[in-house]
Formats: sequence, C-alpha cells, structure tokens
Amino acid sequence: MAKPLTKEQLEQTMQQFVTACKQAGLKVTHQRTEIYRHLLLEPDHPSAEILHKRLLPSLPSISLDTVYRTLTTLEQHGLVSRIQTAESQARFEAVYAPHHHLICSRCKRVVDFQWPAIDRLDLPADVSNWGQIDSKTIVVYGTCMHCAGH
Amino acid sequence: MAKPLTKEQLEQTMQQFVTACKQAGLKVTHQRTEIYRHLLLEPDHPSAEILHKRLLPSLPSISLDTVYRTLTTLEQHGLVSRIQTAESQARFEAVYAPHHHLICSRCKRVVDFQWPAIDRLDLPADVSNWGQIDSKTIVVYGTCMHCAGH
DNA sequence: TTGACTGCAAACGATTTGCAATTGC
DNA sequence: GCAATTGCAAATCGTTTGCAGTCAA
Repeated sequence: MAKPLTKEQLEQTMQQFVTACKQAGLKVTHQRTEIYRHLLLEPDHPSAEILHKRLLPSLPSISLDTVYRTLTTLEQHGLVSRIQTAESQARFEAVYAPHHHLICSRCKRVVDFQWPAIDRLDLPADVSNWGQIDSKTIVVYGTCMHCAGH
Repeated sequence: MAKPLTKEQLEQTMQQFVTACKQAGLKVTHQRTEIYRHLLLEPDHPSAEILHKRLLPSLPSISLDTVYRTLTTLEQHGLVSRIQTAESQARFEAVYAPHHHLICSRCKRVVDFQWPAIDRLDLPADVSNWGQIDSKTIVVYGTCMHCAGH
C-alpha cells in the first residue's frame, strides 16, 4: 500500500521537479527543493508545521511561513496537492499517480492506496450534467490496525 | 442529484433527531433543533458562519460560538458530519443516506450525488490489512456548469 | 543587476474556551 | 434545583501578509 521511493526514483523525480519549476518560471531555491524532497522522502501527508520541523535540522533558518508560502505556490502549479481531511490543519503531498486515501479517525494518519477498478469506472450519468470533472478521489474513514489494538 | 425534503419527511426526521438527542443524553434546546432543522432545510453544506446568518432571523440572539459548539457536539454523536474540503472553513451536513460529493473548484459549492454501484463494491483486498473501515466517500473535483459559463 | 523569494513580525480569520447567567428535565 | 447549555468576551490556533534584506538567473 505504501510505496517508498528508491534512490534512483527520488533523484529522477527531483530532476523532474526542477524542470517543472523552470518551466513554470519559478526559481529553484534551496528551500523549495528541500521542501519537495522531504515530501517525497516521507510521503505521510505532513502538515506544514510537521514539515517545517523536519526541515529544521538541514535548514536551520527556514521559517514556517516560507513552508506555507512554498506549499501554496507549488499547489498552484500542480506540483503539490493539499488534501481534504476533516482536521483543522491542512496536509500536503507531492503530486504523482492517481491514488486514494485511508484516514484513521483516531490517530488521523493518512495512508495511500490504489484502486484501479474505480479509476476506470465512469461516474453516474447524471453527474455529467453538473459540469466538467477534473479528479475523483475515494476517502475512506476507519480505524487503523495500530489504533484498533493489535 | 439534489433532494429537497417534503414537509412530512422533514417532520419525521426532526422527530428522529429529538429521539436521538434524548437517547444520547443531550438536552433538546431550541438552538439545537433550529440548527438541525436548517441543515435539513437547506442541505447545501453550509459553514458555521453561513448557518449562523440563516438562523439569526428566527433566533436573533443565537451566537456563532453556539453554532460551532452545537455542530461539534452533534458531530460527536454522529448526527451531523463535517465534510472534507480543501477550504479554510469547515462545512457541515445532517447525516443521512450514503452519498458522495461534487465540489466545484471555482465557486466551492458542494453538491451531493448517489453512486450505488460504488457503495456495493468491495475495497481492494490489501485495504483490509489496514484496519476497520467505517465509511467510504468519493470526492469529485471539477468545475460546475454554472461556473463553466453556460 | 533585478525581480522573485525569504525571514521576520505583525495581522488575520476560523474556531475554541472560561465564566456567569440561563434553561431543560 | 441542578447539571447541561448558552452568550459573551477573550484567547488560541493555523495561516497569510507587508516589508526590507537576500539570492537565483
């Protein structure tokens, strides 16, 4: 279900990120690459605050508002997505292959899963009257094994 | 896609609400019934603030914090649900039949739709290793007809 | 060099809280 | 009458913003 990137995949994705930034007219700053790299390294949908804490050891001077600003900028350029939870803090992830979310109601941890069968399935007919569809994501709520006890 | 309640359905649902409150040991206050009634009357997933504005004509003294507190209380008792959007303000709805959400990226309006085919479908096998599933909801992002232009 | 980006501090908006008065049971 | 609930005001939390200095191109 989870998918840690290999060293090569990480390098390659970082290269693509740099290219995408340049194409978008965004400057490739140390802060931006580090933020993106950490999103890839620990793809557990961290909040801006958590991400900031993770960045401090390698970038002691980075400020929380830069993290916020960068995530917002990258989101606007489709490189990062802000995910929908019922919590107060927003959570972020690097954009990649279509996937869905399992959210534990207790620990609030978000885990990705794939469900190709759904991705292929067409929405009900009457939805097409509503408008133009961009994405569909399944959000599953429950209690994870860890929280359930054993 | 949308489903306004008939007068009888509204009455009946309100009765069930009162019963559920009593069963949960919650006092049936005027504020609580009005909040719940308005969620049923205009099932457009209002934010606490919008709901508060709607309540003011009939309950001029109701405060915004009571609306927040009540929604949180009712949510804890499973009578209301807080829905997941990528916005800063939370949105709420009365709990009822399983349904899914269409969210317009421009106007942020949330519309319900049914998709029984999905409700029946089992999740991928490996998800069962994750834990106990409570609910699954599809969140569809796109641009509604109204915003798209014609 | 120069405009985009950053860090700082202060502002902001959404939501929560402590407390005294009020109300349902 | 008593505990739960409310309204008020103030506090809190997450996030955004103005500004002056800094850095990638």
